[in-house]
Formats: sequence, C-alpha cells, structure tokens
Amino acid sequence: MDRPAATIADKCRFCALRMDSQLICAQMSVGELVELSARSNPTSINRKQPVSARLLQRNPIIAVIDGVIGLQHVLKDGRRSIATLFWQGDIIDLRRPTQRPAGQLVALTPARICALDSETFDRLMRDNPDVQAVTIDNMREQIHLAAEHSVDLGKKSAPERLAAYIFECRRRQLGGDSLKTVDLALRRADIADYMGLQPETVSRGLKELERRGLIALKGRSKVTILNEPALRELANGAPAHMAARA
Amino acid sequence: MDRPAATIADKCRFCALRMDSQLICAQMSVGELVELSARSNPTSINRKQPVSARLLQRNPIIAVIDGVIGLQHVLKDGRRSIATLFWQGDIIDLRRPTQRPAGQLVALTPARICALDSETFDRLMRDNPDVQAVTIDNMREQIHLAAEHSVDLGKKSAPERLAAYIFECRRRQLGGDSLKTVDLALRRADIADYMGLQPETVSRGLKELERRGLIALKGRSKVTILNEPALRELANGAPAHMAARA
DNA sequence: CGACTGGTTGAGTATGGTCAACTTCGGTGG
DNA sequence: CCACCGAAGTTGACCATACTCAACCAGTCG
Repeated sequence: MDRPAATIADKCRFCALRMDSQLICAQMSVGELVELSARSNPTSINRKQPVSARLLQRNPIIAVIDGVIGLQHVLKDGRRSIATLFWQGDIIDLRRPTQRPAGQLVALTPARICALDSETFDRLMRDNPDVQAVTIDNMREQIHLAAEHSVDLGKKSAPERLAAYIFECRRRQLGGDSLKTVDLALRRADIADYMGLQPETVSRGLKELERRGLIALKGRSKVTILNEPALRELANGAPAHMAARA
Repeated sequence: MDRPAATIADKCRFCALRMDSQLICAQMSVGELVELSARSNPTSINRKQPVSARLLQRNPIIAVIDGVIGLQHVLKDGRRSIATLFWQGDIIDLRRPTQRPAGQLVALTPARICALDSETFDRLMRDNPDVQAVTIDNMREQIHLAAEHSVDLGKKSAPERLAAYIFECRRRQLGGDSLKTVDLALRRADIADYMGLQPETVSRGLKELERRGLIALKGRSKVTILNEPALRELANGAPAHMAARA
C-alpha cells in the first residue's frame, strides 16, 4: 500500500448495515471497518439472479444489505420451494459440517449483499463481543422465525397463510408494526413458493381477504390493512366467528 | 460448604452429554463441570408433559440429554402444530428480544433435559471457545434443518413427507445413516402434527410406502428400509418413474 | 405495435381432511 | 392368567380445499 489508509472505504462508509444500532457493522470500530472493508465483497444482485456459487465458495458468510434473498430448493421433479427469506441485517452462514446440498440463494427483489470469508468473519466474532452478540441474536431470531413459518405451512389454510405472510412482511419492513400499508415484496409466484401454495391460490386468497374487508389491495404489491385485529386472529388460526368479532 | 468439593456431581458425571465429543458438556474441563453441576437442572419428563414454565422462567437454556422434545404451537381454534423437534445434544435457547409467545416445549417421548440459567450459559459461552463453537454449530444446524423441514411442508405430498421423516429420524438416531431399521420415535398424532398431516394420513401414507416395497413396518414404531435409493428419491420429490428406477 | 412477463379467472379434479366405526395394543386388576 | 379398559392406530365413505390446466388480461419494454 502507498500509505497506511486509516479511512473507511466508501463501500462501507455509506452502507446501510452501519445505520441501525442492531446491525452487524454498527458494532465495529473504525479500525475494524478499515480492515473489514479490505476483505468484504458488497455485491448487487438483480431479481431472480442466484448468488454466485463462486462468490460463496470463497465467502460463505453473507450479510443482507437490502432487498430480499430467498433460500431456494428445487425438488427432483422441478417443484420449487423457498424455505427461508432473508431481509436487511440477516446473516447467512452457509457453512456446514456435512456436505449435503443446502439449497441456493436467490434474489427475490433487487438486492445488495456483503460476502465475507470464513477467517475474517470468525476473527471478528472472536474479537468483538458486540458483533458476536448481534450475530447470535440474529441466529436465534432466524430459528424462531423458521419455527413460526413451519406452523404456517403445517396447519394453516391458504387465507390464514397469506394473513401471516402480510404480518411477516410488515415486521421486516422499515416502520415495522406501525405500518398500515405493507409491501408484499415478492412476486406472486415467489409468495406461493414460500407459503407452500400455487400462484393462483395466492391470487384467490388475497381476493378473499379483500372480500372479507380485512385488507385492500393497492396495485399488485401493496396491501392496506383495514381490520388489523381480525387479520391477526385469522393469521393465528381463529375460527371465522372469532376473527369476525375481533 | 464443608470442604472444597473438587468432584463432579453424579448427575453430571454419567450424563450422556459428556459421552460424545460433539456434545456440549464434552467440551468442558473438570473445573467447569464442577461449577456447572452446581447450577444445572437435569429433569426427567414423561411423554406428553410440557417443560414446566416455572423452570423455563429461571432457566431458559435447555440441553436435550435424551428423548425427543417438540416445540408445539396451538392455534386459536385448537389445531396443534409441532414446529421443531429437538434431539439429543440440541440446545434450545428460548430467550428473545420481542416478547411474542414462542410456543411450548413438550416431551414427545420420555425425555431428559438439562436446564441452565442465562448467566451461567453466557459465561460458559464467553469463557470456553469450544463450548461456543459447539453451540453455534448446533444453531447453524438447527437453522438448516428448519429450512429443510419448510421444504417438506411447503411442497411435498404425504408419502414424500413420510419418506423425508423416516430419513430425518434415522439421521438423528444413534447409528445414523447406516441404520436399516429406524425408530419412528413419535406417535402417529405427533408425526402428523410435525409433518403437517392428519394421523389417518400418516397411517395411509406409511401403508402406501410399504405397498410400494420401499419399507416394511415392524410393529407400530419401527420401519425397515427395503429400497433406500428409491425411498431417498421419493423424499427428494422425484416423480414415480425416477423413484422406481432408483 | 407485438412480444413478454406477471397476474387473474374459470372449470374440473385429486389429494388429503373429516367423521365414524372398528381393531390392536398395553397396562391393570380381579 | 385372563378379562377388561382406555389409548393409539387403522379403515372406509364422503367431502372440501387447493391444485391443474387453460384461457384471458394488464402492464412494460423493445
């Protein structure tokens, strides 16, 4: 190097992962960020593009800067399933002891991610307890969300799943639980593959929620929640008369 | 105390969590175990018993010693869903920032667990890198298994789900991938609630796998795998002609 | 404008859910 | 040891939800 560059590279300086105290890069010192920015690989991905296998090979730790990344599995006969959604701040650690295929990461919206190699990430985890805490919290949250998602897929009807999906989107969006209008974020086909439905069923289900007066569809991707208690009851699997009362 | 007790309490001395190098207590020094055994709460639970809320209040970290623990959610109208199965060595960390209800832990077989309080667990994680590594590995594995389970629930037919369940049981059992005869571990109703089916469908599905010559049912809870490649193809969602060829 | 992608609508169907009856198993007590 | 009881599991008939397939519609981009 020409001279000791004690400044943070631009790619990190303005990164969204520093802008919220809950996010990983907000835990780091200037020195750590300088070092990190020499090793990190921020990348933009277009919708439907997979995260390059070559990138993952060297850099198996992915932090989602913005957009939505899906973990996609394709069954032998072509059925596609999206097992997990990753949103801003989520840390995806694809390293596994057993070398079973783990599915593929695909951008479901235009997205930006930041890829790290094992050594850098492990060192950061070891040396910075705040990074470690944030990362472990994120893993715990992922485990918890995965459990809730399993409940959705296991026992809920199509309208119930869609109600649950609307709340899931809202929770993960800027503004969170106070938003009245939620962005569905994904295309119908992706919502379908994530919620274990067909695109047609998603369409009919959303219409059904609208017919019941629970939501209003604003264009193709926005939903306004009209009756939040009832929508919540429905998402929690309450029978019709309970949801109506809510 | 009467005198410095430098011995490990019996409850820890013979614990299965020390007997395998992958498990959490096998990472600990004698000194740590002595200290730990003063704080840990090994408990036996009968099938269908929930893990006591009082225990969890004080000790939100649970290690599964043996048996199967399920994370159960009950919907507003009574439908029951088992989101996750925890087996020997799994570490359940129920602490969450947001105080949303997280479901209930229930023993699905006679089980033994060991409950720890936050402080003890966090200190152990901080002071012992091996404990930390094992625990983080376990969390990563849980995230991964949850993703696979979501694929099962989202897009697979009843026989496919049951084939996948048989492999999941085998993987988690002593002997693992080499076993020919697998213990289904759970009752039909619990398998149903875990795989997003009804008990009747589980029964019919297992019969169907038997009819196709993929498995043989030995009593109510044992299954012998007769055609492993074909069963695997089926579990992976291959169409009938591919599975038959396998 | 035409081609394309994404979304919606409709008709028919199949898979798995529901409900009820029945069987098997395992434990308990006479 | 067998009789009995309750829990667990299986079977069958019927039915509903969501899937399939096809046509159609609405934007968008060259």
